[in-house]
Amino acid sequence: MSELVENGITLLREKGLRVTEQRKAILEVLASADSPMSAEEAFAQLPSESCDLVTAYRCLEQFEKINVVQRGVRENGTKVYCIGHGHDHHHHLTCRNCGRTERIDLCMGEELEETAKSFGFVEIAHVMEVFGTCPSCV
Amino acid sequence: MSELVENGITLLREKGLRVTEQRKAILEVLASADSPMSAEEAFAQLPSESCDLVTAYRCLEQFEKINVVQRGVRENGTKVYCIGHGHDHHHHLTCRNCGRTERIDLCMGEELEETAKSFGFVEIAHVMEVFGTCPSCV
DNA sequence: ATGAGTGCAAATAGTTTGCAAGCTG
DNA sequence: CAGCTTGCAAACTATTTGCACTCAT
Repeated sequence: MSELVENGITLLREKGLRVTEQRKAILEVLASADSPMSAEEAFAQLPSESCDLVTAYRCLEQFEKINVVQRGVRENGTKVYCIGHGHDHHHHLTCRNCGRTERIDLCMGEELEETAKSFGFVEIAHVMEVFGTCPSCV
Repeated sequence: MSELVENGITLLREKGLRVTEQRKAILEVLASADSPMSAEEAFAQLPSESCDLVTAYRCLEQFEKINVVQRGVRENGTKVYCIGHGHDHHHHLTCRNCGRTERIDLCMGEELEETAKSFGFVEIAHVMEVFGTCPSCV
């Protein structure tokens, strides 16, 4: 079991959430993925019938609340999740044709936080996704 | 009629798209809004029955293609549009409770473009939305 | 007049909710 | 064994599509 999964499980325990087979399976899928995936995509990768699609949605929602996963949005509005958030905040560059994804470490989180706070806003979060057409799809 | 609307109309003509009452009405609504709005929200602001909701969706899609409007995504995935893009690229800070919106001029578009190009990607676009809880909603 | 644009109905995609039954701590 | 979780069905929200009709150019 990958370290990412173990960290996730630990966090679940710490937050008083239960560790079920379904949750472990979903964490495994996220851990082995190399790009953010939607609830449906994660579900599709699960060992046959590990759990219901609805459960996948519910688990991802919980995971996000306790920061086990980070949530993003695709160009079309679909929500996507990737494991390992925490101190590893980053973004993605996605090919709008084939879906190929590259990690981007650029982030202006601090500046945004500062600006938002100057407006009196708190609990700042941001979503950023970069899209383009990759070399193989041009 | 606001300048923003006139610009939009001009662009429609230039691109060979037709200028209809519905399109003008939608542009008017966008021009009078002070924050990005979804297709449904724009539709709700239209003078009673100016057009169908489907038409609003279709027009906004066209507007985006010719850059008359800029598209963003809400935290929940809803697509939102605001007029006046062009050389006026910017982002928004939105209160996740009351929807209050502030304009943010921070943007790392160039760095993103550069990074994306180093991966061989072209036609780079990005979506960024900042969320928080505003002073009145804390 | 001709094809872009529109309205209406219906289909989709993605996600959420209600409720009874099951499993974790 | 209490109540968090799950599964199944069904509701929902946001958006898209098919098709005949209309209107801008």
